[in-house]
Amino acid sequence: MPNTLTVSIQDYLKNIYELTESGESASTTALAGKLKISAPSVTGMIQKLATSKPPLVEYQKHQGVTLTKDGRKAALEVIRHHRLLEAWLVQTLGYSWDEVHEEAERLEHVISEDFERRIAAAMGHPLRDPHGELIPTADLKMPLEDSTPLSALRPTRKGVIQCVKAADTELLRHLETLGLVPGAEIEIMEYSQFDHNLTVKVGHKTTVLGLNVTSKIYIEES
Amino acid sequence: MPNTLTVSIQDYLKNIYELTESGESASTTALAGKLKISAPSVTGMIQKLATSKPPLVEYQKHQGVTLTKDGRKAALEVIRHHRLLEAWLVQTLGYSWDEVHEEAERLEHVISEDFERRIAAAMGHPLRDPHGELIPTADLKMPLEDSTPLSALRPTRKGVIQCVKAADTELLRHLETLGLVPGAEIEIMEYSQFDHNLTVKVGHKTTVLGLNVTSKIYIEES
DNA sequence: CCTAAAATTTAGGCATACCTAAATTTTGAT
DNA sequence: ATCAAAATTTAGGTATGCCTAAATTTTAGG
Repeated sequence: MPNTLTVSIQDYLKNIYELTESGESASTTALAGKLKISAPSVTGMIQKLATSKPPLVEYQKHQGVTLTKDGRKAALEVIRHHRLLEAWLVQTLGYSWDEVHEEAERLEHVISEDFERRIAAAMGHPLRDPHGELIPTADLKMPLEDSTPLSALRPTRKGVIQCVKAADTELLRHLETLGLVPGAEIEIMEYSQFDHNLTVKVGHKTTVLGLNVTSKIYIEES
Repeated sequence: MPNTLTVSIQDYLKNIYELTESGESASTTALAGKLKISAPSVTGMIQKLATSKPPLVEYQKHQGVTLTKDGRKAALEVIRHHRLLEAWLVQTLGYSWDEVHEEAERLEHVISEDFERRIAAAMGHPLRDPHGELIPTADLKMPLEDSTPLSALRPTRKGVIQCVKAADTELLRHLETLGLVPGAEIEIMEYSQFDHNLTVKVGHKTTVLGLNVTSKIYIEES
């Protein structure tokens, strides 16, 4: 086990985790898309990860990969770094939630465990990052997320936004102007079965949201 | 000009700057020593830096290198990052001055200009890092250092420690216990012409320091 | 001034992590 | 069930940045 994984490997593991977690299969093509590299490059790397000591992924030709226990630990370490950093950048340097992703993306690979501990302690060991996403614990377990995608809710349900799973700056800025941020109370007013649009009320604003948006907003029902 | 220099190149430029600044010549061997890589590797890289567009170093076979204007800018950018980071780690995360170097060494290569601006502003645009070393300005000029190496002073001279040019954890911890930190008032009590030891008084402590130490402590005379 | 030691460069290699083109395997539509 | 399209892998190549061994140049002591 290379005690210190390369930046590339960390990125692969993180992205495999994210794909797997969201229910998709971590296929060569999907990974290539997320990582913005060619499919053959991905094949090469996952072959390497599958045969490393210890193996970080389980891999059978043409069937995508899953993380081994070691691979998952490594992925959660990177994700913990990323989310703690996002929280830290927002809380101490006044970054807004749409600006933090890129910076955290680079820092996550180079901070020490000491740095991780210090920022976690300084923030009082936060459970979620600025987008409401759960932060893996110090012992690298991912807490259970009990919220529901907004897209799964129907009129008259109410709840509180727990989390917005998006990195796109434009979308995040847009959602913020609509008040669609973690902690906001939301009520589903209308549903269109044709385009899956939802009409929702936040504060005294009413907005129509498409599936692309509602599938990224997670609600704790009340 | 690769608008974004690799980590390796940034390290070369920074180390060339430091060697040149301290009066030594940036020879292949000296660089290899500082960077902890082999001499042939250094030769290869400086040839590359000398022929890049624009050239980052000036180089003539067997005669070491000097930085071009572009190379110096790039070096000062890295050094500004490093020193701002050291200050920030100490001020906001409670790092001690002997712990910050390694962390800053990795972070300096990945922070954005936005991050740089934010931490500089958050600290009120500090002039010096925790070791008292001058921080290059935002427009990448190095301020003039007017202090004198302690090793150049003789008995009865007094002054204030401006800066300690050392990265070694052990030494820094030792100096801290002796009160030999930036801002401390110091008086030279005795000089030994045989071993160049200086006996100095800080507070009510009196200490004998060898040339290895006195050459690293810089004093503003009073 | 001459030669041995030190410094430096050249030559040839290796690992990482990407790429494109071509071959192969899988999948899905009819 | 078949076959074309899609997905994936194989083959072969590139750039970076390091290495060791050997050749060359510089330097300093006698």
